Amino acid sequence: MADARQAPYEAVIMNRVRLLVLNAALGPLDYKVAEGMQVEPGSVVIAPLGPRQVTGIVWDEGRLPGVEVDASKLRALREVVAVPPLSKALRRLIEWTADYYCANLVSVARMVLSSGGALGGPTTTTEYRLSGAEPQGRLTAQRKQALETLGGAQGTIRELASIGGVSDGVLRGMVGAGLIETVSVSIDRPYPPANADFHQPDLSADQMSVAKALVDAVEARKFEPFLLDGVTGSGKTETYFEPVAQAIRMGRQVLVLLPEIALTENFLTRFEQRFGAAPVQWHSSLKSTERRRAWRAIAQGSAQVIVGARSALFLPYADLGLIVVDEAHEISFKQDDGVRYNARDVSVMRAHFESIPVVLASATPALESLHMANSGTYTKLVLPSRFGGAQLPAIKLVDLTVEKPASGRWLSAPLIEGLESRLAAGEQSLLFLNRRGYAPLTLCRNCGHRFQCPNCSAWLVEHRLSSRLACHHCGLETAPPDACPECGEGDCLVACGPGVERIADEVADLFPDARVAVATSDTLGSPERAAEFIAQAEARAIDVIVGTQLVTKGFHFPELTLVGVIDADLGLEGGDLRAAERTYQQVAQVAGRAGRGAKPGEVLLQTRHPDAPVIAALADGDRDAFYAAETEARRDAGAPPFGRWAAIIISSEDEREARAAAVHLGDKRPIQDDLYILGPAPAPLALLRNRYRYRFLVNARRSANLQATLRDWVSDHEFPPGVRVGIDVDPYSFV
DNA sequence: TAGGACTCAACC
DNA sequence: GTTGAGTCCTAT
Repeated sequence: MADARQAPYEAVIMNRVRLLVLNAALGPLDYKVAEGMQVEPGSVVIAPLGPRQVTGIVWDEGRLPGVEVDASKLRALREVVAVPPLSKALRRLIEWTADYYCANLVSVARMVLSSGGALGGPTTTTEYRLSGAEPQGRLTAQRKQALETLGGAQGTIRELASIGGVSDGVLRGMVGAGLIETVSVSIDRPYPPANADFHQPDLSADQMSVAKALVDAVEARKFEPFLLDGVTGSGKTETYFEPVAQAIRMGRQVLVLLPEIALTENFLTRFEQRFGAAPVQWHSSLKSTERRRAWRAIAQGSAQVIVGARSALFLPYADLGLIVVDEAHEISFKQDDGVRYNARDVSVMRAHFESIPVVLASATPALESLHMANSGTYTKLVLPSRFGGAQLPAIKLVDLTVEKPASGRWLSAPLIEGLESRLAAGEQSLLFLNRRGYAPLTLCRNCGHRFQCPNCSAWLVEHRLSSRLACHHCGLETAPPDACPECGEGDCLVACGPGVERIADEVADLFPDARVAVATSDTLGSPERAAEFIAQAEARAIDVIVGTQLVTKGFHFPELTLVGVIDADLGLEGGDLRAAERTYQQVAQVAGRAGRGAKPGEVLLQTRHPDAPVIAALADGDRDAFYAAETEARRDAGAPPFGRWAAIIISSEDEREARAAAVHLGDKRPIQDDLYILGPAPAPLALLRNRYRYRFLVNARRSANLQATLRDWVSDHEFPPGVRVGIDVDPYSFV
């Protein structure tokens, strides 16, 4: 059947339809179509359900399971929602995602529509601006300031407050006094257009040849996956902007997926320089009116380039011409709650269904991606050198068993010397430690009591900047107690181990005049604060940045010449199957922050295992050796890309109920030659958010039909109401 | 005997 | 998921 989008004039007569009803427990239900109502597969409709109304999507005939209900029982659809029908490509993507990740079709379809009431809600929003009225009587200083600074600005109260440098209370008072007037604005007002030829970039020969291959692929309008493998600082972004420009010229849409949308200041700036306008942003912290505006512009085709976090992948693009996944190796593309999908892999499938090219860009590609490129499934494009002749930094190991930091300290002598010389030269340094807070464990010096989260099997992490003890798993926060809850001894808390705040303290202690900034999700949580941090760093108002994995991504500080990795071994603990790869990627990425300008960079890697293969490969700068060794390890373990993993998590608030359900499921495990099932065992995080968790790990050969087997196994059994069973295909988190 | 707490099946 | 019907029980 032809997609309605390609044949808009062909009337689709359907008098009976099967709906995907957006209620997780319901799924497919049949309805009749009222006389004169126009629906087609993909139409979003409102249907009566008992005494209620529900939203549903008209699905293709014969593609949803269910028994044929007698025509006399059918009720008529109530109305068709005024949004474009979901395209055939998107419907196939929804089906594929649900099937591959063993997820509920409805949950996947929800990700397309759940955009904060994109379907209904008001079509206008209220903005504010100066009314121009003469102030009556005496003006307060704040009101005077607002009148002087706001000029012709128009926006929400909060936006105006930040422009005017006054509180929103002042502005609300001015609304009451008639000094500020309200304006009703349509939320569907268009986004400023991106101009493909706004600024012609200056590309190297390597960049130009890569760009040409990608531009050609966009023009060809067919599916082609690319791995853009370019070292840190090689100018990947500028290179993939060329196919983006081509898609804009062709009037098609582009999706750029980024791992952390809150930290995309640098990307937005570069985008605006190249295209003369900001892209349309999509992420979870969009306000509901902005979300609705973006959703409609995307569905109706007026949004040209959309930059978003993984959830942007399921939006109903009217005419997608290209997908770019930047930093494609990042594990944050894997969603770990709800539908557990990997946006990197689903991107490739979306490109397949849309018949368009997809670019996975990374300096440290995932082994799976590299394998696909080497086997010819993906087209590999390489940017082997840094842009503008900058050199990759040298990586030196500091053996912590030899260069022991002082007791209660974590900086070794060589690292301290490195910091000292950078401070003397007026250059910047970056210290990397992937641990938020002050210390990962707090205990009582008197009785040894360890502060643990009551809801999770995890320590509470001390955060001194906010004076809180926090659980990083469930979000619980408490004030640190004055006395030990176990033995009652006062003032007895001891911090164990380092976090970034503690490292920052150590630096401040060693170099009292140094300007130290902590960069974590706690301190740079919002786009505004991230932008402020970047501005300060660029203005050289910061000497030493102490940060978590957040700082490994995308930052470009030309004056940064030293990177210190506090504990290169940290990621190797815990037995995660991707531990070595993740360590390699993190260190290589953070090392890539050094020496991006004219001055060469240096990287010091503190480690207790200088001979570990990952560490040695990093020190030698021998990426190929690392990938080769890791490939063999994966082959031996039957791990991806040679085999596949899945996890099944059984959880309940009742420990015995969870265990009983897990044991029962274990008794009925499928026996197959190409499937190995480990468990059930208590999950590494045996208690999470007050739920006890048991886990199976399933390792499958490529020949196994993993998903079908798992679905049959799990759906064969009735679980008590309090028990939740979740399947995680291709898991990244092994907790 | 009215009303609350609870279970359960249907919803097309 | 939500709803209404049905059941059982208790307070008057």
